[in-house]
Amino acid sequence: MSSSGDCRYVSSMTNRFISKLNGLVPLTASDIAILEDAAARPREYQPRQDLIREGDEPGPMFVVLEGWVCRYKILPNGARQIMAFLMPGDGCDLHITLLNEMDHSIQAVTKATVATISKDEMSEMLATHHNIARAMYAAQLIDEGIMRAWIVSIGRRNATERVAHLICELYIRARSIGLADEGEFALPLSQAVLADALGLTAVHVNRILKELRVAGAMSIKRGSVTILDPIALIQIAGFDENYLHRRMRRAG
Amino acid sequence: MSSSGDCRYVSSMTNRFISKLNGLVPLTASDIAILEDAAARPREYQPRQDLIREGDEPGPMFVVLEGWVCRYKILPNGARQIMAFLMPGDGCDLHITLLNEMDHSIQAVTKATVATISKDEMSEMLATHHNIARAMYAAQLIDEGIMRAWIVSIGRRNATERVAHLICELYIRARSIGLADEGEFALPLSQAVLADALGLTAVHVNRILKELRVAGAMSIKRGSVTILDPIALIQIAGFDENYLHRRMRRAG
DNA sequence: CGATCTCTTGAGTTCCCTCAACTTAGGTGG
DNA sequence: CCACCTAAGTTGAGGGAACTCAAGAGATCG
Repeated sequence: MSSSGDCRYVSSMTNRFISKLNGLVPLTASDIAILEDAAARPREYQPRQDLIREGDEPGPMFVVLEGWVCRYKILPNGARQIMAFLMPGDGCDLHITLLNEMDHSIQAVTKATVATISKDEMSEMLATHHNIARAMYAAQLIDEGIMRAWIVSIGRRNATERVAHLICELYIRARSIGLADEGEFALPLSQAVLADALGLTAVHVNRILKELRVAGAMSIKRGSVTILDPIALIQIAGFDENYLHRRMRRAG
Repeated sequence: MSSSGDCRYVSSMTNRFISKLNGLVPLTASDIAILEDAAARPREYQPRQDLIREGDEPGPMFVVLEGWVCRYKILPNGARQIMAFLMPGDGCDLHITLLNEMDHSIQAVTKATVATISKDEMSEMLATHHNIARAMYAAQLIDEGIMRAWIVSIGRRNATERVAHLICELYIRARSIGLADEGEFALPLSQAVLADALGLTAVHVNRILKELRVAGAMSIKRGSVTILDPIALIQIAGFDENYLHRRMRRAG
């Protein structure tokens, strides 16, 4: 199907996904080979392009290789709420094909490269490669933890705390996949997108960002966040470093 | 281990769990037998008693047989946010033992009967009984859908819509496990608990409930909800019936 | 039958929203 | 390269939804 050149290309593009899984559960060469094979043939999406829409029949599992993607839902009144950000290496629900239809949409936030893993390949991998299965289940548990943290943030934190908390989360996630320098990382999200994720308005997000900048905690310019005072930011956010479960339990 | 009397008792208590799974994916007699066996030895919890606390090492999977249970988290400032309600038949995260420690607590809201399934029993069942695995994965996907719906509600609905939406969700869930009559069901949650789930204060929940009562949409008394005008309530909530995925996709 | 929890209602405050205008940045074509 | 266009960011003024504080009524239980 693909030349050896293609294979190397695919291999390099799937690195983030594989290395993320490998960080959760050590993978063998055979695991990595089957993963590289499964997540081949990536596709490009433009900003604001939907990967799949609410109401659609779920297809293959998505794996983000490059760029940012989000899950979102539009309410009858036109308001939008983003429920999750997917960064390079992140995948969507494992068993999604069990459901009849999508209850939300998934959209590229930036230009994004996304691979797909067919249902059959998934079943095969989960059944025969236990390390892959364990790693994917661990990744899914982490994603669920993030969702719960978002509920807590939106429900009980004020706007300042909420912004700070999201930035902390995204910084940790970016760093764990090698996309953050010390105290700085690329955040290609407009204030409107941040607002849709935080349950705020873009205007208010703008004011909060100014407040955090003036307070010397962090600043955003040109799609890049600089964390000026990590201690202060963590303090404002009430951020619990451990919630992203960066240390997995030993296999047993 | 247990007498036949015990077995029958257990069997009746696990009915809701098994019948819920059976509603998602048809189970064989053998599936049902192994489930009854695995979810034996239930334990009683008192209201406000924790099943497990944030920071604890995850143990076996919990399955609620009777009563209401919630996931929650307490913030540094003392505020509490409930992230999920578990009703009879609901279970906790399948692969939770992959994680090092709990990132939230789980607590009985009412007096509750809860069974546990050990890690080994779970692995065994998931590996050898594909119907059970499919049903449990479907249940988990539904729970994730509910979490996403909560993010949307808390993020983008006002208090009235939020209360109405939660009541719609809980009514559908109660009805699907046979715990709701036509337009009426038991809701053993104080206004403070509702507030903690909705990201509101108890005082405001009280005002909203009055508003909904006066509007003739629904009324709560003595732990029981009466839906007076379902159409109006659904309309206020902007409720999408399909989000609970009550129709699973056919096995393929 | 007092103690305690839950519910209810009022008054005042605050956080965030809405609306609106203006500035800045980035992209495109003449 | 400038002129234009559009999207994104910034700031102000005013309003409203939800919060806080407080006090009292009602229910539940030992």
